[in-house]
Amino acid sequence: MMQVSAGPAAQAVPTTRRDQILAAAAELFAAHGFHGVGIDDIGAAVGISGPALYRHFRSKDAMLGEMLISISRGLFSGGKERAAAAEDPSKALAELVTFHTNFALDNPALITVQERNLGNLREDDRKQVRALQRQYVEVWVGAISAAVPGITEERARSAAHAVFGLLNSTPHNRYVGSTELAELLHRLALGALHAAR
Amino acid sequence: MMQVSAGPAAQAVPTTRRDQILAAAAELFAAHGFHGVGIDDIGAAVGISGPALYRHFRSKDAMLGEMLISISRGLFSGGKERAAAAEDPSKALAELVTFHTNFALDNPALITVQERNLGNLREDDRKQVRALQRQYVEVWVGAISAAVPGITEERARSAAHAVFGLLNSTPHNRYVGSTELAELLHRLALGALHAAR
DNA sequence: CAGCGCAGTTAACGATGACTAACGTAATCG
DNA sequence: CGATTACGTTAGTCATCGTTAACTGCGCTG
Repeated sequence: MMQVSAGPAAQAVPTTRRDQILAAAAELFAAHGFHGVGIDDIGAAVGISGPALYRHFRSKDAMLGEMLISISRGLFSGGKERAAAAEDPSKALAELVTFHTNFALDNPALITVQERNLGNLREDDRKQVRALQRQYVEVWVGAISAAVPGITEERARSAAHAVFGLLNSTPHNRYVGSTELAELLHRLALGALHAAR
Repeated sequence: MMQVSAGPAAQAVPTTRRDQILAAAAELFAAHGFHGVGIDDIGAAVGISGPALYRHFRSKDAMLGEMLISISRGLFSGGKERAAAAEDPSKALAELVTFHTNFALDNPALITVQERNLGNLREDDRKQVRALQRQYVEVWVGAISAAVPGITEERARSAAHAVFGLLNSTPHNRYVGSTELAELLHRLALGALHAAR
């Protein structure tokens, strides 16, 4: 699968070997789950075979760790940045929705892996990822609290998680073209949040 | 262990051994992924150990298969029933939302497994599950098409998937009490669908 | 051009996993 | 009452998996 990334710090088509491996691994993890993929499968996906991966990563766990940490970091920093740059609360929320939607559309495998494989992380990596995710959620909670008047913080947090679920449905949602899908998801997300009270 | 059964027909809290195993397996699969769980783990979770499971299931794959097929069947038949019984389109949609929400709230592990482990199914089981899921989606597509005027069928299908993602976020969404969560999700889902145009 | 290090190879090892075999026991029933 | 059946047990098999070891060639650089 080709990646047509327009994301932050966009790398050209050819990436470093490490990133090439991570991308292939993400695809495989998303399809079969972390334990459903062998080291040889990942190697084969990038044209080298098996143990050669250990020239680039300390272990299979380390691949997943690096993958999830970089996703979480990208989401958090990108989200924070965009929310801060917006001129009013309702625009901040719209920006967040757009940002997250685009990320999910551009990186379906990464989103899938992040959604499903937190539990396969080593303890310390999991802690780090969870911390980043929590910070990202707080960016949303802030934006929601500011944009929809009278909502409690807990409801805002729940609503944020629910909207993540909505937007992360992207990988399994290929019935309309991706620009139309982006527009539809945007509308749905804001409609939902607007209805949160 | 004694069984505190309310009667022969009553499938209340106490279940048959098969179902007990399936419930335990669902919990484990949800937490660690299909391949992350050993046959011994499942056995231990119900107080017997390892190979004894083969008295009840042909294989580990068969457990997952039975699990996913029964979930999909329950969702489809329950959804169809409720949608048909509703007196007008907008009530049908509200019924569907309530039904799905309650299912997700009552069976977080099952929902998680169904969301994540379709790819670990054996080919024939996967076909069956996909067929059931497609039928369930069509129930929603019908309800959405009838309730929100002017929406295309493709958009309705995309919206349905998105709302599933929203409602299925339940397992990771425990910030407010479950009755409040149910109410919030209901509101969010209908708000989203209402905004789908 | 000697030499070093990067990036790859195949072979092996120990652990673990799904599943089978062989066996035991208590209840059911003809 | 004897046999069958249901439901367990432990021990073993065989494949597979993550990882390491030992080795090889290529491209820099001093």
